[in-house]
Amino acid sequence: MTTTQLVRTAEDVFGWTELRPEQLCAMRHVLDGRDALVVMPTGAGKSAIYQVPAILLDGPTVVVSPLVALQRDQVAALRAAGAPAAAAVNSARSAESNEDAWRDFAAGTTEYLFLSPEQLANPEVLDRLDRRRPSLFVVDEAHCVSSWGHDFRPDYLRLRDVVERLGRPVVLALTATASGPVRTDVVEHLGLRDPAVVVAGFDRPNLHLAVRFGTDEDDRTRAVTQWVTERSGPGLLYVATRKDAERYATDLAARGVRAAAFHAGMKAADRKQVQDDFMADRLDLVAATSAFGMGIDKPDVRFVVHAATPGSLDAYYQEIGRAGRDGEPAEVVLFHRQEDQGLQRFLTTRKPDLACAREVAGLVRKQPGITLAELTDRVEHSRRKVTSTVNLLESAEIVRITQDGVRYADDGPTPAKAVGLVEEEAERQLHRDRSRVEVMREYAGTRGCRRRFLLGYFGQELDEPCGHCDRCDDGLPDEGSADVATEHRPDAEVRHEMWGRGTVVQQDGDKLMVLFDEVGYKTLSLAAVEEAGVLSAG
DNA sequence: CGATCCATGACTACTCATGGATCGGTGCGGTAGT
Repeated sequence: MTTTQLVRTAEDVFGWTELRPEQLCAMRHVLDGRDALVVMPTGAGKSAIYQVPAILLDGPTVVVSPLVALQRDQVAALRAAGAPAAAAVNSARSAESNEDAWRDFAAGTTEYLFLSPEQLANPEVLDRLDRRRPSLFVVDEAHCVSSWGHDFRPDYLRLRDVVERLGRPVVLALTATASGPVRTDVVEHLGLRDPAVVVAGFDRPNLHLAVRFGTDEDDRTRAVTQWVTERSGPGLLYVATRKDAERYATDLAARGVRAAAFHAGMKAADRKQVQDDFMADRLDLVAATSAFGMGIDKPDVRFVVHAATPGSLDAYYQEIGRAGRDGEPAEVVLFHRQEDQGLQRFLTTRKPDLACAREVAGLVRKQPGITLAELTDRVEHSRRKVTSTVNLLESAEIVRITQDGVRYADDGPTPAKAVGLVEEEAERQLHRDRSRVEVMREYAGTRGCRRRFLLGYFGQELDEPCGHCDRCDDGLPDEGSADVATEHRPDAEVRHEMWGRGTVVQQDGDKLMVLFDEVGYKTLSLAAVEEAGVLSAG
């Protein structure tokens, strides 16, 4: 299969006369039968990477997409482009139209089929897919594997089994944001084999980055309100709670800003209205929780303000990335308060259901090869609970999931002891999540260039301060990257007396950020590291 | 963990301080009821 064929198909079918080098590179890998992880900003043509090769490969393409609305948009876009047949199967459609879609799929006329991870948990769905042997398995918004799979939508962590079940088609994971650990998570949980990793530059030099510090909540609210009122938008205001979304929308509307709230507690019709109004410039501002954004591709968003600090730099980068997609200047401001950590700590607290874990472990031991569906029937818990319990048992290495169902690990402990191990594993996951909250605080508090910090976290080194953030505006002390010792370069392996093995993320002034396998992100004082010698080369 | 709400109590007629309880984000799918 040649590059010429790719280029010709892109032009003949979709009318694209030009493909970016990264797009072409990723497409080639897919055609060559190699798994790939592609990190590319929204609007840079991620979808093209599966849309074109899908046509050249025999067999249909399955696209896993987290939101029904996204599935709808993608199907509509493919139809509008006059591409081969595309369909989605989900709960928003009638049983009848889903059956129609399956009939077309079985007949071999469907090229692209869009499904949620939850659909893929249904054995019948898998049978239907398997009969047509898909050649390409695409996971869109693949960071969801990492951010949602561990608790919120556990079926994301079962996609690896789905891939096996379908006879291992080529797997292509697509996302707009992925720090090192998130990439590792995606690769591991999707079971990618020797994947090609294609990363398009994700620096957004037109975004001006700044952080403001509030003393108390009223103070911050006033500052945010004033800041927004002085701008004209279109802009986004991210908040932590639904109530805040409503409050800001009301307050700002009273001050003449065309503002509306957006959060998951609103009726679907109202949410759609707000989104449409924002896209059509009938709104200047949307005050939203994290519910707003996926699939939003508005080029002229002039600012993204956070009235509360999100739970991770990954989430933050995703949200600010919605500003200035047209390349024109845009402002990005985080109104930080130390107290935000309280909420984020709460939100990351998930207690594992140990009774459920014990019950499931017991059942698996008694009946090797039991399926997830059978487990769900046998216990008095929701499918979601059972799935996340199995996920936890798997990461604690108590059970294994194979094509022949769930099995107890060969030298696994007794179910009673397993509970303790599950608890420890949950604790480790909690530590990792919490350490990600800490990284946000480091970002807010950094004395160096913010862009350098941000990009450093995503594994991209910036040789010079960016000159386009509040720190640079204030006149940075010159702290070039030259004085970073080799053993503290990003990705260097280190070992800490207490925290064990870790990988250097980046040096920020006189501090060193390290990601430890067991305890997550930690920030160490360089002076202390050198004096006490707690850190050695790994 | 922190903000907020509400009941209670102190002390004095209106208000304020204190403490316990409660709440806080993201979506799928399927089902009940108009």
